[in-house]
Amino acid sequence: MEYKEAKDKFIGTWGALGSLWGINKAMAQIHALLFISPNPLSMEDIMEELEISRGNTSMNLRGLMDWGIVYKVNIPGERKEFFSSEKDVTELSRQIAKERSRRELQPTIKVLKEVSSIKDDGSEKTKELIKQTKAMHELADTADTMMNRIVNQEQNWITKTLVKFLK
Amino acid sequence: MEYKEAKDKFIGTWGALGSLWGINKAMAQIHALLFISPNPLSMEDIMEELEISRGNTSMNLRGLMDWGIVYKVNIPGERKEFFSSEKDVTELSRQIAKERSRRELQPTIKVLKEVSSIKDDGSEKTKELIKQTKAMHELADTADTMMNRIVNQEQNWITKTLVKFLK
DNA sequence: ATAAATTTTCAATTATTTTTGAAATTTTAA
DNA sequence: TTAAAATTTCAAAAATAATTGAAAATTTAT
Repeated sequence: MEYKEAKDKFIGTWGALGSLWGINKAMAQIHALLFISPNPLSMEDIMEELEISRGNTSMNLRGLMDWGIVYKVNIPGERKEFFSSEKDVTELSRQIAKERSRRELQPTIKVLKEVSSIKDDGSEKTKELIKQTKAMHELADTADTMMNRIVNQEQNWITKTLVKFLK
Repeated sequence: MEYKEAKDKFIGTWGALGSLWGINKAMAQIHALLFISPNPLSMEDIMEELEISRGNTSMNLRGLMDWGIVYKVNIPGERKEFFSSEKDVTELSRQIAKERSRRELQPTIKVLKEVSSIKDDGSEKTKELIKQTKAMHELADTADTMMNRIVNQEQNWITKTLVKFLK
């Protein structure tokens, strides 16, 4: 497999995978392109490489900056803006985990808490609703806490040992 | 908040959240409904409760069975089929994690492996592609391994200690 | 074997999401 | 300040995904 084929394969796979973490194809592809590019790219570069429109490129670059995984880079002597992605995979996953917790997990936890706190009227269906949403709330809460600990680099000896152990 | 409101809120939130783990609204809502229902429901029950068509219900119930989180339940004396969901949140997350690894993570890992194994032609862009996809491959591999260990209940003292510690 | 009940399938429709492209806005250099 | 360059915005168009509903297939009881 040559460079071009490998590059297209990576960008394509990443694009298809985007829906997994809740971003659209163009956004995931722009990220993939920047992730493997040795130097920052301009909007023109991106449009041309991925064959997408200017508007699309502009909007999705902003989206990626909102996720905190793509940055504007100033290139001296250039009038255009250039973009680069977070290159460190550890930092990348930290950033994604943080954002997903904020955008999805936390709002859900809030609803689960509300729903599981309704008054028990004694009926079977109410009992079941409370029981099940309470269990879900506990699970989501634990997951969120664990995620945030990891995300915040609160890695102590035991965590490090575990990670090593599981590899 | 009364039962009806709480139930609708839970089903609605779960439905909206569905896109997060890659299933459509109807599918997520059917799951939510079964999850909080004290007894198994028939297709009629589900159609009526969620106001969706027969075809939609049929297809999405099958989808949920493919995920391994909804089962057919035989009710003696009933001609219709009845459905129930996995009620244990631990088992539910185990099943989801397992399926997501199989459907998404593993195919991606395969591509990352291929792409990161191309011949280094010495150019800067090839070097960067190899370096970045290799890093991504390692990350995905570790994540998948950890997920599967947890999923397969291979919890040993150190994992248990960690979980307790992080709570 | 028959027919009623139930479930599945799938082409057509409807809804949602993404993308475009051109006008409006902003930025930059002189 | 001006005007060219660059970027953003957003209504309209295109693409994609979900849903319907009725016909076909299957299951069940007699």
